[in-house]
Amino acid sequence: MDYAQLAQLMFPHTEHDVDYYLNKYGPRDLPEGAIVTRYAPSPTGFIHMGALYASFVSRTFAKQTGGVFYLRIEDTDTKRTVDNGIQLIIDDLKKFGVVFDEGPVSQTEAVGDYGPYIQTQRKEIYDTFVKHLVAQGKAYPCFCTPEELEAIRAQQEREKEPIIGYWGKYAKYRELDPAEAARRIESGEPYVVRLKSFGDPTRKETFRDEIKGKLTVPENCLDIVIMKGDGFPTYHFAHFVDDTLMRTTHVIRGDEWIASLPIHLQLFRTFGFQPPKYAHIAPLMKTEDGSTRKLSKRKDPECAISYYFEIGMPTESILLYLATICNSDFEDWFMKNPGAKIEDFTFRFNHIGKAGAIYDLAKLYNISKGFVSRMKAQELYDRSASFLKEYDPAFYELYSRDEAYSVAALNIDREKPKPRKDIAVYGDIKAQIWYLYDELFHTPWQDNSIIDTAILSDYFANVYDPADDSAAWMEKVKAFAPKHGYAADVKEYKKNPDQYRGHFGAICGMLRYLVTSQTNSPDLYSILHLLGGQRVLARWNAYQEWAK
RNA sequence: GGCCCGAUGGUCAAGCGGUCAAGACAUCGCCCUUUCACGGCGGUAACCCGGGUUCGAUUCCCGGUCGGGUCACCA
Repeated sequence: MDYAQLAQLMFPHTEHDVDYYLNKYGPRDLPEGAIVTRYAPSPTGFIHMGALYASFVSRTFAKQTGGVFYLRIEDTDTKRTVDNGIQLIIDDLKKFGVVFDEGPVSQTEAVGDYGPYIQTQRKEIYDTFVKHLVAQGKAYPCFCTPEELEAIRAQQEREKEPIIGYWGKYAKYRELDPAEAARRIESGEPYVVRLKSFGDPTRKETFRDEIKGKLTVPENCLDIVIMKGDGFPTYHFAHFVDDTLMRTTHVIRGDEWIASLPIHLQLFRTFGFQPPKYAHIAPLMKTEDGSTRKLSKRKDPECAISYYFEIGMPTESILLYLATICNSDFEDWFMKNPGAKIEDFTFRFNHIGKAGAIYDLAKLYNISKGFVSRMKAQELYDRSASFLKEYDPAFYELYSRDEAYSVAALNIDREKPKPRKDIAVYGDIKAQIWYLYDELFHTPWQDNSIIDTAILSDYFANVYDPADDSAAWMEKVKAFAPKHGYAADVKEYKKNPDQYRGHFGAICGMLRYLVTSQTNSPDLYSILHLLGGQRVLARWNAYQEWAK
């Protein structure tokens, strides 16, 4: 029995050979310099920030070069598969405008000519490639039990072997006679398939990473598992096969993969294929008690993108922040072109930071405030309404009862050259405008020293006219102020502070406190106007009752 | 522990042998202003350490320190 016969015994069902697939999935017809890349998650249904970041970067580079961005589902570890996981990932990413040119579009459907895009549906392809290797004696079945593997490791550690793992003289099934291997397989003994490594770890090879630049790594000498006991390929092998056949030009992934780069390079070399370009992204970090660590989906709630749905963060804000982390010159460009589309900025690999950036929520909020401030009131209303409907139904009732009123509330100090920037997330809205809803405004005052009842009594009896426009209202307040010892003019007051109890702003403060129970608010006139004379007077009466 | 990567103000970061070492967030002060916010102006604040190379190193090289990653039939 020779290797070819062994391969045939192991994979009797494959219909085609490697060349067949290479021809079937030929080179893509794309413009010069077009980047083909992918997002390749396990179908856990869960997306964390790091993954969103990587997919954002991938899509951005593909799109700005006229290339292709596709989705591939890496479900070879069946333990990680969640029901409906694919759908959840697609739907969540879509909310961020991350959409795919190819790949699954739902749990059961897909588009594109380079599929299937779900790894468990590609088994025959992997079989074909493994078979090819076995037939050439470049891969072999290994019958080691987990206990044996553990024993090897223990021995290596005892002997201070610099390289731990299944290699060289420790690779006990590497030279097993094909006939013996065949016998054990036929008798039903479980096995994995390992690559017969020809690497020499004392030799280093340098490699150019698109982000990290020059990387020096030792050759791989481990006989790594390429096909697991369940017949599915390992990540390494699936990456090699899929990215070859799907004609990926750039593999953009987390830099935790750098350590396995020697394996991947070796796989391509074994087949004589040109490896794709690699761009390894540093992880998002978090500081905690003075030390830094990778943002963790277990420890850090802000790591899960679902967190942002729950607080009502616009997805654009997150994208803007990720763009800022990705290429820091993006921020300068965006400040010069506020409201511009992210796609209009040209990102560069060599501007991506090599070290992991600390994920800064304060910065994210700042960016989000800027984004929300540029929104039209109606748009803010529409978007926040669907958020509130789900996360704050009680407030949503009031909010949606009179849409025009709520939009007007949101429009105070909005849609002007220098809009307010006090809303970062839709969850902030209630705290900003609650006092405009009578149902929420039950004698909320806490401090009876702010309002001078005599002054406001005079004001409401003799000055206040709900029909006044903004300028007239202001003029009347100013004219009224001196009657009670307040300056009608701020500069005048500052010149002679001793001659006044304060300036007319204090009277505005009283009115503000009356109608909002707060000492600060957006434009007072707008609030009074929106409330209307009747409700303002009602609050005045309620206040007097309360202050008794 | 072996191997790999990284290191500029509190944070994100420009820089790519000669700069008074940009900018943004945060912070502080002032101005504008009916309050707040916005905006404007200004302040505090940084090249991890030690050796080289060089007329000259934040920048290039070598050590060290610190930080991160990785050593699975998980991806």
